[in-house]
Amino acid sequence: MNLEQSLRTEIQKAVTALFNQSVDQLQLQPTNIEFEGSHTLVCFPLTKISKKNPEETARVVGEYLQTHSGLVSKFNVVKGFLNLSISDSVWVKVFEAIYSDVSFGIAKQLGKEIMVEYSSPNTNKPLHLGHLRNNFLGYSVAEIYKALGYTVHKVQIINDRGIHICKSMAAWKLFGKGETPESSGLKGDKLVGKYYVEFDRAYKGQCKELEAQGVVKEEAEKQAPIMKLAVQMLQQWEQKDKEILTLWNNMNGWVYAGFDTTYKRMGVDFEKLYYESNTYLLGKKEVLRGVEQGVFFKKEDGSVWVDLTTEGLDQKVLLRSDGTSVYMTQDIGTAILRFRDFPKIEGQVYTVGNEQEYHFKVLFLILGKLGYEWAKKCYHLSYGMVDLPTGKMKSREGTVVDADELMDEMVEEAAKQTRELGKIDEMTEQEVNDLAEMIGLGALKFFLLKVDPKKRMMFDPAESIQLQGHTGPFIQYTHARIKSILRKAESLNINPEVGDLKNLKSLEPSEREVIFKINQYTNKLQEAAREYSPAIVANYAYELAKEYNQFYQTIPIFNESDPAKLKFRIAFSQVTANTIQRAMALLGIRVPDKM
RNA sequence: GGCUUCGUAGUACAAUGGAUAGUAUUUCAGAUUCCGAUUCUGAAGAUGCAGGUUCGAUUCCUGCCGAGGUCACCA
Repeated sequence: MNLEQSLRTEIQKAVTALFNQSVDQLQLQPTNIEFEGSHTLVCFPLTKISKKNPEETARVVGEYLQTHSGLVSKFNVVKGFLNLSISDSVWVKVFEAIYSDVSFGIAKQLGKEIMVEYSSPNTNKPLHLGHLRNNFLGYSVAEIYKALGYTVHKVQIINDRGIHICKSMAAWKLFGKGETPESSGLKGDKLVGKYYVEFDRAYKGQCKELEAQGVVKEEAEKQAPIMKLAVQMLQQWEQKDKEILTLWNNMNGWVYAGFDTTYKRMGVDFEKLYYESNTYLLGKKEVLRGVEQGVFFKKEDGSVWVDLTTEGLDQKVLLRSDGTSVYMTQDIGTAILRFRDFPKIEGQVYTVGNEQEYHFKVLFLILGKLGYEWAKKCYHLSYGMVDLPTGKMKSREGTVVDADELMDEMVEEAAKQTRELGKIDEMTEQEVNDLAEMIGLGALKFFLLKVDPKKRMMFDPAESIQLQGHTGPFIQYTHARIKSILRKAESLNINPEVGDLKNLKSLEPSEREVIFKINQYTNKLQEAAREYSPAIVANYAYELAKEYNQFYQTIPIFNESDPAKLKFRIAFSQVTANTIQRAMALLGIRVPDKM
């Protein structure tokens, strides 16, 4: 049963009966803690049809509901707010419905498909803190849609082409002495990153040298031998030079292997990878088609442009005068290719930082101009930067937080605290390690996901590894504690069944609160999907755990002599643990049975 | 400068136009013969400034102040 829905219907009936008019919008909200009741009807908007003041309106609606509705047991009026108490028997029914539904929170397949793109890093640098937010967000949004019954395709685009990878290649060729991940023991992405840095250093030195010889800056930047080598390599790559292609394949292969290790640890996955080197040609073709159809135009120098001034934007270049493609070109190709590969998807979600908002606005407009209806269903899941207490992350200042290192630190700290406080006596070394991994990554993911994606956020490493308070481990701990209760119940042969709930007559306030929360789960999921915001799920899981802890603290479960109550509390604890586990799984966070 | 996002306790985050603005952390004061104290209870502490719309504004509108982002034949 859907309590919310039923209550709305009853209120509608009351309003119609009392005021001879129906109302389409009812403002129903959770009751503030300081007042009695669980649901509150805001009565100010009703005064228009009730022709009474807000308080009087609330009073008559309340009285009507109390006598005519089986749902409402009590009410009180504060100013224009009608606070309703739902009878315990109704709460028990709500719980019963959830308890007997083995697939609670798991929607039926809708037959709808969407695509979620996330990660999509550059191949010349290792993953950092910003990528963590990206990956966790994209993964979580995909999981949330899955939970609502969508078929979700997780993909990413790999920028494997272009001058940036050639820079690493040039430096490796000059200074690498044949170094490989195997020979150096370095992760592939770290190794390639090292040579990217190496390139930068050598390049700067050469520029300085040239400038000292009297070459002007702009000229020096072009003349520097290592840059010339990189540019030459790019040209050779485009001419499909065999040696260059081999080197390119090798170095990219190292990066991918390194990334795979990191993805695995993050717990994220992809159904299909798209490579820029495979999509930019399609993009080019589409742009030329656009010229033929007159939606784009060519300038005298041969460059191709789109005019978006009527849309309030400006003109954007789509092909350079030499005919080569730009970033936008390949994004056009990639989008189209994806809809060809997965014709049933109704839209795509692009998980990309907010510095590219303008880019995506333009991209979607262009796709629309090319006649693709689905352009309207493309969404840029734009998220804010992650700042450090010291300010922005800047590679130049060496303040970039490496993803692998951060995960190591989090897990290490979790291991330390687990050894101090954990109930790990009976665990094997392997189990303790797995637990630390679960807690460390849980802390990290929760920290990054609890904030509204759209907002810029602060990441304080010292604070993030705190395992108390508004954190993932707090929720994990609550789950472990419930599991402990369930183990005890089992050992005492307390096995509740749905039928047992019939004998339950009344509830404690803290029990009502928890049922109220559990009952919100589906709504929260829908809200999270609509807003593309895992933060809603994260905060929900936290609130649920908090409510349960209050119950836990005030009610000693096994002291209960009434078997109906005892069985209910075990069932109720089971459902809470399951709901916590499900919600956390949507965030990519595992929860332990013991910790 | 144009466009755009954001300013909430010391700090970090919440709040479909609704009540005395929630939570965490910090500080202080409490709770364990009882199921796991990484827990719970209590206290202290905030909407940048000035207007407007509204019965009601953290939320919508305008201006100002402050902080980001973006405006490449870069990605």
